Amino acid sequence: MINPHWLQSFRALAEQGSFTRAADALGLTQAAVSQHVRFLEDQYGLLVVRKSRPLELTPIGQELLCYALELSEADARFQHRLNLSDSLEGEVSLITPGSSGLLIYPALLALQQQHPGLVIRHRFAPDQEVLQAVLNNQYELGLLTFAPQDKRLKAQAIAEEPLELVHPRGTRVKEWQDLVELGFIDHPDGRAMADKLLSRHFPGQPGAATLPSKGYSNQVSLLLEPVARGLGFTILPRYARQAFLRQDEIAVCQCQRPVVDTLWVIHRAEWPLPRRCQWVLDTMKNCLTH
Amino acid sequence: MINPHWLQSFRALAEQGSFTRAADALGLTQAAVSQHVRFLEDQYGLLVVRKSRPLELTPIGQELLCYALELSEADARFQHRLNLSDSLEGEVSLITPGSSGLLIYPALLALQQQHPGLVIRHRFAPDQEVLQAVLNNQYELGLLTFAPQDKRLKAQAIAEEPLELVHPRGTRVKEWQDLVELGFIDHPDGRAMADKLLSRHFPGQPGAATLPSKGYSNQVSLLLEPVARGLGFTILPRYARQAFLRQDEIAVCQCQRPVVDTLWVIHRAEWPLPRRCQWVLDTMKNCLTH
DNA sequence: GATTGATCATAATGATATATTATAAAGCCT
DNA sequence: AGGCTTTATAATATATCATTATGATCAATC
Repeated sequence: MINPHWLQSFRALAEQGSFTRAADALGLTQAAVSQHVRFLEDQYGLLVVRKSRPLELTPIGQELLCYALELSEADARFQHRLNLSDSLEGEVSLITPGSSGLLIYPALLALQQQHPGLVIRHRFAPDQEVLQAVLNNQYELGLLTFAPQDKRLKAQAIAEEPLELVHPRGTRVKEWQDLVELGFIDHPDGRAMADKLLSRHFPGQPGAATLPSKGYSNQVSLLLEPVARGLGFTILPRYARQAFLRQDEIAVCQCQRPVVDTLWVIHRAEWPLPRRCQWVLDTMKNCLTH
Repeated sequence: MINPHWLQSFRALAEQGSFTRAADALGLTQAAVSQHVRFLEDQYGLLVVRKSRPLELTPIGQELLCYALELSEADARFQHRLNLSDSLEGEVSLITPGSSGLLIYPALLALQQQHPGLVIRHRFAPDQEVLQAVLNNQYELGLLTFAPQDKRLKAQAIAEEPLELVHPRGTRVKEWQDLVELGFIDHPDGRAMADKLLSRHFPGQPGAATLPSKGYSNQVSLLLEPVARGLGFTILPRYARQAFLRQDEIAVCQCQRPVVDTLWVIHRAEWPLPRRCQWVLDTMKNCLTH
């Protein structure tokens, strides 16, 4: 790669049309500019015709100038991207489980409306995928229902989501047998949530894995549809249940001690978050705790 | 602009995934690479996560790598253009008077057919415009009917073109009065050529400026049309006259001593011609002298 | 056609930046 | 914990760069 000092001197020379003025413009001595240009000419051949005034570039000189301009454009682009990463403008990428995702979704939209320069890329995915995506740098922020062990991740609890057993209105879920008869409407994090809640309520019974499956969806918003139609029960966070429209067709099992999942925001620990990410994180925190 | 040594080290680091191997790849010591990356990090913040192996780039590190790649692309383009200017591929620009232009035109086309990579940009224009265009770097090569004075131009004679007085078949041009009655069909270099030839043949008479004009065209190939139709006489190089189809409708005044214009190739003197230009020039020379 | 003023080139020197060696620290594996 | 590999740091030698001083060239002017 060409010595940037020399190139800068050459550019100034081309722009100012004189060694002396180029030197002044750069805060160098004329001798320095003269040397720089000579070094370049040693390598590429004659660049500048000195006889004519204002100075004239040879064809090779023009190519070199063109190259120099390309470089400073690339430079400007880089600088711009740097500034972006330190401003509230630009993209924030976020990956969350469906349930809590639904909860914060309106808040994020409001945020975007307030700051037109801000773009939020939001993907819904089960816990394991959230974990991987953040580790692989595909998403900057992630929401998890458990605290990750990985040292490369920084996690902070930002909310609690009570788990609920939802069954069709009119059915009863007192005994383990009731659940077996109803059947389980599964979702990506379904078995994990079921294990957590059911082990508390039906201590002696086998795990959720033994429950017959009556359906599956990775769209949380669609999950209560089969429940409302009496096809089975499911277990999901309260936030997800509250988002369902026809509350009168479902029922929530009133448990004695609530089972609460903690929600964690995660991001890569090794480098500081871009300012706009930190800001979105803070906003989410506020939104979920109040 | 970013120090290119540091950037190069960073690029090697990103590619090799290790300080030691990056250093080996660059022929430096590991300490040097370590320093370089630290300098960059002093300026831009953390670039590389050292804990994980292979090494991982932070988001800023990725931006920087992207920038580094842009630079080396620009570099490659520049190198390519340099090589082009020293090869037979690429564009040769040529500006010539109409008459001699017609003469060499077929030769140039043949040249292009032989070398598909060669592109010839050829413009027809009167002497003064040729001069200016070459001086302004708009064309690399020019043909002139006189030797230019300008020191910025290098000129070499490559051919002679005899001037001819062409009049309609059946008319006679013995006396000055005959010319006045016929009238002059003018063209961009017409008056200059007329002065040259007529001052030889009609020494006592006033200059060509006093001849009545009967037409004008800057298309040399069209110039003899009005002459053939008896509208007047003209003065042009023999090459141009020979290209006319209906020779039986025109007549050439048989002069005792031929007036010969010398044709000069010109190009900027201050820098060496690109190789392909030199080659086209040599070809033209051959074509015009044989 | 010498003289003056302006511009650019060159050489020598001092200042700055860079690469290397040597060594310490950290991380990883058994 | 000990040995191995990898990275960081400090000190020193080297290379690069900018400056000053001076010489050369060219054009304008008297």
